[in-house]
Amino acid sequence: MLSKKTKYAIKALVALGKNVENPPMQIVRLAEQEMIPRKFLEQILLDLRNAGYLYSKKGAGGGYSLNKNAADIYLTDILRITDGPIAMVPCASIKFYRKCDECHDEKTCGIRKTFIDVRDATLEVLSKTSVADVIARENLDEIIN
Amino acid sequence: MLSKKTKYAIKALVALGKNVENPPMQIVRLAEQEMIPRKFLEQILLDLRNAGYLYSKKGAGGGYSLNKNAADIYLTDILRITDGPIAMVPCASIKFYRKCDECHDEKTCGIRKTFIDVRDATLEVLSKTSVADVIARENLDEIIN
DNA sequence: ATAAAAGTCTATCGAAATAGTAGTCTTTAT
DNA sequence: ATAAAGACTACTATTTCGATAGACTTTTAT
Repeated sequence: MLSKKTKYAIKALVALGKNVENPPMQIVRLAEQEMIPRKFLEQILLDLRNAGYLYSKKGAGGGYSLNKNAADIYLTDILRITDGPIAMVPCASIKFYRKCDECHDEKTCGIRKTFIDVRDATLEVLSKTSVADVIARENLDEIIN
Repeated sequence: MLSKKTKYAIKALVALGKNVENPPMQIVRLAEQEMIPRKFLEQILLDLRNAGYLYSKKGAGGGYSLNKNAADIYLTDILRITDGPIAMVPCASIKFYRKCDECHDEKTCGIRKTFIDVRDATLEVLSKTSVADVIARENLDEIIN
């Protein structure tokens, strides 16, 4: 399961992506609009900002806006910042590899091989879905319904 | 990430699957062989047994064995018993659906749609990989190496 | 009949991770 | 100068996870 932190992060980026016409957006507004606890959101935005995905401006009239094109922010990027590994076992992780404690022989481990396949299947989706894609899917539905 | 419980469950089933020639296998032996805390393993085996995947026999000479063919036990089955949902967000889960607290409109939620795709990609692997497949992959490597 | 070898079941505990809160500091616009 | 914002750090509460404990039941061997 995604942590709430990650879900909030995605929601925030999507909201900021929809708001590109009149930035910046204040934390308080974003928190209210997306039903995210304000102080918690504050920390999350900080992380995303420090990772280079958001631009922030202090003082009156300040707030947050995207620092990259929404089409260039992939869900994998976000997950790795807020949740860490995408793989389901540490020994199958690309960016957060760790040996499994109880593993006898990683080379022949059938579990590892299977979960590398799972990881790749997951990455196939997440590394090709950008914030812009998520927004597009929502707009698509508004037109259909 | 998989819980240790799930990883232990898979390991246990794989070990029991490799042991079909001379069952049953005692918890203590299984625990030692797979480096799993004995009392923790005990609970896990109980769950798998109550779900119908294992057969157990009490008393001297008793122990555990598979209650189904290893080819008929899929990783999805195991994960759902020990970890619950396979989807990364509750609203995308097939067997453990739950509405997301902060969600405004599930019908148009782009995050949900994306994570339904992720779920399907994951299921594509896990619902087609049985305990027998995991064992086969390990044996395959022993031959090659 | 009894002792030993197993699994069964339920309760509990401690540590770590997650979710959220509080408060002080800094920057900027007016 | 002041108000409106974000930056930063520390802390707290809650939940989940991993593990342990112990008393009970069934089965086999002698």
